[in-house]
Amino acid sequence: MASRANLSDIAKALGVSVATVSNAMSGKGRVSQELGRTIREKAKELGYVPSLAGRALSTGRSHVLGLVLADIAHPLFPQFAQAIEHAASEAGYGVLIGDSRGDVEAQSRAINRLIERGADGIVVVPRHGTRIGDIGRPVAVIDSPTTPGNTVAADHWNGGREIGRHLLDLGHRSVAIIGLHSDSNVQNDRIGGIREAFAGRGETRLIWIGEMERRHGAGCSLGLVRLVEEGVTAFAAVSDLHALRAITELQQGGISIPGDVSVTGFDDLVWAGVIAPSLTTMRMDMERIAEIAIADLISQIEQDGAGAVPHGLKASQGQNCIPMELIIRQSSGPKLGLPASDERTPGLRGSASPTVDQV
Amino acid sequence: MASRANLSDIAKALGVSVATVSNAMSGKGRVSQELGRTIREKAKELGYVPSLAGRALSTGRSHVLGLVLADIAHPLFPQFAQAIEHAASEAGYGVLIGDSRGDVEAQSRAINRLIERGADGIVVVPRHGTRIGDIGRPVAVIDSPTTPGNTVAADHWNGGREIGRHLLDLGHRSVAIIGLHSDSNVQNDRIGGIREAFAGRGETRLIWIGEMERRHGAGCSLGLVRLVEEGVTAFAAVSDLHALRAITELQQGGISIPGDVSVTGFDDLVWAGVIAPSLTTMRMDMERIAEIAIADLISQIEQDGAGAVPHGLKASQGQNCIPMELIIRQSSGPKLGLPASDERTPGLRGSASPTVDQV
DNA sequence: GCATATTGATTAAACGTTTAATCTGCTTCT
DNA sequence: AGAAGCAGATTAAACGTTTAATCAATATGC
Repeated sequence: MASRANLSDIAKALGVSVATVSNAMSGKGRVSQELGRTIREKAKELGYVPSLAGRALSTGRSHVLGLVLADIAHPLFPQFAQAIEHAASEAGYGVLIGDSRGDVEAQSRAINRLIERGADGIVVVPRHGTRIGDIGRPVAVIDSPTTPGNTVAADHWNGGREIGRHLLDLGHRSVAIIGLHSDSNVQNDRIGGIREAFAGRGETRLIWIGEMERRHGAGCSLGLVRLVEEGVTAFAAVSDLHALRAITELQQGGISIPGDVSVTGFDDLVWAGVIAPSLTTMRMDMERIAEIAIADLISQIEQDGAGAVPHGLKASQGQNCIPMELIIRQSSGPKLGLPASDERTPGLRGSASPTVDQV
Repeated sequence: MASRANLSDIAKALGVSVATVSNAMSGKGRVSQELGRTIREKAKELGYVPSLAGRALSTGRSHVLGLVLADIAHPLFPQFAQAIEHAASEAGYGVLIGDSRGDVEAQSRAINRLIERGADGIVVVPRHGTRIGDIGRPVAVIDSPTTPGNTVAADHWNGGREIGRHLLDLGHRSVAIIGLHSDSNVQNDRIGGIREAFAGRGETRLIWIGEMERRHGAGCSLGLVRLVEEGVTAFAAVSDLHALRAITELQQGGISIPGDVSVTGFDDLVWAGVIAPSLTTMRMDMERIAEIAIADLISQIEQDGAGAVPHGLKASQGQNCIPMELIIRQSSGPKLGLPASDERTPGLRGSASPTVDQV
């Protein structure tokens, strides 16, 4: 097996020209049924695998996409990477990863590296507070639906609203929302949704972990026990990561979950189902998000040159806001002292069709 | 800006041949200092970026490596990906990701896809219980030092021993080790190390989560409170994931950590530092592991063809076992009822130089 | 002063694919 | 029967790089 068979090997073996073989394989030119079959058989026999490099050089398309996450170390990265890789692979594309190590300015460097490597397009999940400028090549941005230039994203706002409704449903009237950075579009959407649900029905207060840590050091106590004493009965974190922090801090403080207070998260990270109590959370439909992002990217790539569509206007406008799914587990329960199914907020149930894990 | 400048653009602009430009850029052939500088200046001026496709076609090297993790959704994946990407990028390589969705058989399919995509070599973190056969191209396997064919890995065994010593140091004499699958080399190494440390100094018992879940369903209680009643004072999980499960289950059961019992993990996952209590754990030196894996891979790639080194025997034999680092946080403390610094196991301290997080 | 290295450059082929343009027989129409 | 059309193939150029082989001119050795 001297390296790999190529088109000309097949051509030589059959006494035809390379062009004919190429046409037969791609089904593009004019080749007789008969000869076409013969060629494809021979190709399989010789174990022919097209050279991506040759094709790339000839067509100017590498059939490789770049994936840039602001911070590759983010616990959500695996889900993203898996979904994107799958969608891209289905479409015949490979996925090259780029890392910016959380650094704002390194983000664009990472993007550039990928472009220099020949990526036909880039999927970006930008760092909070940054925007992606024109990089001269197709981009799909996954941030939040309210972000200008966003391609596709989960409906974080509605997700927040469903979490809010879920807690209201359980009788909670005072919730503390836990966020990290106030410049994250995603977090602000989620928070906005929760607040909208609570508007006129209960009170919300807001905790920014980032700010607290700047004052009291990383890993500091969030003072949640104190909040419980002040009457807060539910904590809605904008990420499972913060929900986890809340749960452990509360448990350590002797507060029972969901007996005394409820805690909810966002994202359904891998461990959400196995902690005690397992975490009620809101899950993005990564598969669909990835599919749409990739589809958009590919349509941009293929139009490119011919269509001359201005990069600002996206093809698949409108269907870019993907519903989230409420996953009810053990960490959320009826407000303390509430009769089993009483005082529920009427008319709110039913908008979501939540998944309930068996325990 | 009509697409991108290439070698012949530069050549034309300067009235020299493409070959000379190529030589000047790569510093390989014979070019005068003078002309070399001129060419490089012109290249910069025109914003020249070499075409990887052209180069790949000519040299037969894509300068792309594949990264295959058994399960891309594993929480350790971000760390791996980040480290590998960094090391590869430093060496001038891009990283293509492949996913096998945890499926055993899909693992080899993923590897093949990457090879067909032209990856010059593959980094594999195999699924527990699988081995990587000869795939006809350079591979670096990151599993455990005791795995045959392994290229580089953390010293899981010694890591286990240090965890064991740490717990012994704190006065614990009865530890429950928590693992997931009994066919994981990594886990078995870690467990072996812990047991070695405890041999003759205390008793260990073993819990396989995988087995329990097969019997009682996913997310079931591990019955840890019961073990505490039986006299276990410390839990050593072989992954932070399981440590987290243990901590929350114990906390929910009203057991104080580290007051009543200690809990330790492995891997230092992102959230290990921010839960309450923060988690004492053992960290791999991903940077070094990645560096060595990449270096090994590249040396294989470059020897290939010339050296004709049998793929089984690795170049960098010996230095492939990277020490782990003990990170002492809040979740481990002296055994209940033990005077502050008494009854410590003598002669054990000092073998490790642990990092202690400030709180 | 003539053969020989050495330096600095050029030429040309090669990598594997795609694709527009061309060529050769055949069929079909008038 | 001659022109036109068409199916089925081939030719040849192009993509951008690398690299072995070659060549001209200058420096070195005796």
